Amino acid sequence: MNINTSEERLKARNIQPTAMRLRVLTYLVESQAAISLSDLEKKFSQADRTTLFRTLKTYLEHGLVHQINDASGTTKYALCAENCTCTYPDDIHLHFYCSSCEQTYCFPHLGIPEFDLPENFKPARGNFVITGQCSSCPA
Amino acid sequence: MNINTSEERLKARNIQPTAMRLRVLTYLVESQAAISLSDLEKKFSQADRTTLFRTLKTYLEHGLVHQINDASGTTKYALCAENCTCTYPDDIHLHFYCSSCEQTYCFPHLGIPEFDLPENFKPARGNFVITGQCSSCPA
DNA sequence: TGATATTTGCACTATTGTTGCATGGATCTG
DNA sequence: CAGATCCATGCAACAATAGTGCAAATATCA
Repeated sequence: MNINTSEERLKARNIQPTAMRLRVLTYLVESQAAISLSDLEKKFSQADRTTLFRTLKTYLEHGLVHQINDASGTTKYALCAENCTCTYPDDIHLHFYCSSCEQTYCFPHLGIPEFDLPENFKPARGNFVITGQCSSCPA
Repeated sequence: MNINTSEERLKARNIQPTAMRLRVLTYLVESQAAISLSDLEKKFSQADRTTLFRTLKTYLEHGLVHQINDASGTTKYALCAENCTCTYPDDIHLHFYCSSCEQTYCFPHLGIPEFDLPENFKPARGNFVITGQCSSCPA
């Protein structure tokens, strides 16, 4: 199955495709970087903050996006791959946070190795971010 | 050189060892887990929030502690090793955030591999956290 | 169509992170 | 030791982020 439209993409995750949700999803698709709630607020200034907040929460709960906690301190969100379950180690990848332009990139091709955790530590999810300077920012 | 007392530990990082800073450092040494600003507030309720905030900031700037952004969303801090410079990849290690008890553990023995970043992405620091359930929390 | 469930918007509240300024104590210099 | 200077602390704000309760609007279902 190949998901072409945003509407199908939401339905596949059991999320009702409302107008607002479709627009937020389109924005996520278009964005190269992970976005924060305040990014959404700026983009959709006509919409209510709460709606955007809950849209992201819904996406998160249904596994449409994953959450990234970078050095900026504010939570960011990025689209998951089609069949992603956001579980460590298989579905987790590396992120890069540029401290100059404050963009957060997804590197889906850079997976995470399996760490040898101490006994009885049960992993479920992962948050892996390298901070530095991205290729668009001058040294 | 072996740093025995908290006072020597602060001086080695060029931090004036005031009474408050010594007490915060002692608390950090005693804590097994990484702590947040609000943890400090609870522990030192007589002190001003700002002082505690700036104490952590000073520690961070002088490389005495490193910053961890886990899935809790709030920034946490943990003591660095003696000669740590907090730079990726050498001085970065894995952390574990327990979503049940909300404790954040340092695993200094679990280092971070060097990732093959895209061209002109210059790494400086790293934030690596696995979320799950710790050995103290029942399944 | 009417009943029901879900989504959205508004009004708050809480928490975290942060700054400016005044005070007080430590340190330095003559 | 006196005076000047520097730094740490405390107080009072403020800003941004995160989250909740409720009522109105909208969609869905029988």
